[in-house]
Amino acid sequence: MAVLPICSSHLELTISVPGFAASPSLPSSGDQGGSMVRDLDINQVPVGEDEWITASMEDEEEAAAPRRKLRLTKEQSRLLEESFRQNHTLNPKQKEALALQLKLRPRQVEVWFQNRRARSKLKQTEMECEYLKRWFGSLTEQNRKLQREVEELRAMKVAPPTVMSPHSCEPLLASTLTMCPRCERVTTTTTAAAHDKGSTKTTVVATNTNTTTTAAALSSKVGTSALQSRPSSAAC
DNA sequence: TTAGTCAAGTGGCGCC
DNA sequence: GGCGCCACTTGACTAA
Repeated sequence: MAVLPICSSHLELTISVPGFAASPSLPSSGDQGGSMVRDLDINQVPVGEDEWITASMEDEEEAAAPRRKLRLTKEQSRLLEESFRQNHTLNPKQKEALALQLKLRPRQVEVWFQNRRARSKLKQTEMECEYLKRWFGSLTEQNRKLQREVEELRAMKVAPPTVMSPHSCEPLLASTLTMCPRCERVTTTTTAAAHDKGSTKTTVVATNTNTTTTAAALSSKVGTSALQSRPSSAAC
């Protein structure tokens, strides 16, 4: 088999040989004694310890040979990861240098970086998905709470509670529960007894089902509550 | 046997 | 038009 210069168009094949131990001698010596597995590129010819020259195959071999998978060594992976941490992309010079250092072809380094970027992106997407799931859960819970509150307020309309005036300690008039037709907010208005001169007016505003999610989402973002007391004079 | 991993192939797209 | 990148796919390999 002729030893040719590195060529990107040659067929790339590797063989994992169980029991093959790295040695300065030819790997095809077939050391079956140990349990070591070393990845061999059948296009590469060893010329010394950890020195491999890429070679081309005969045409008929190329056509018939099955595709073999290259397994990067731990050291190669470590160096590639280290390089990736520094920079997620490589310029041609960096690629060439790294390939030389790792005794790989530039194309293999390039492919590794492409796949590594894809893995990073996938991981990021998975994390974002998890975050959104949790957020959805929290919003659902807030929605449930607010709906309960709306139900309670509706119930108050049916059976108005007795509210004591903070001024006179006497019972106040019945509360009224109204729904604003424009913004569909439920409004409870408690009007003080006529004799209670400093008439107290309390308004509780709750959003309806449709707007709760958005309001809760926004409020959780900005750290405020969707359920708030506002002066009765504040129109919707 | 099967699901998961990963190097490598392929085609499309944008940039210069 | 060549190049680099990306999304998608393929196929070898491994571990459960």
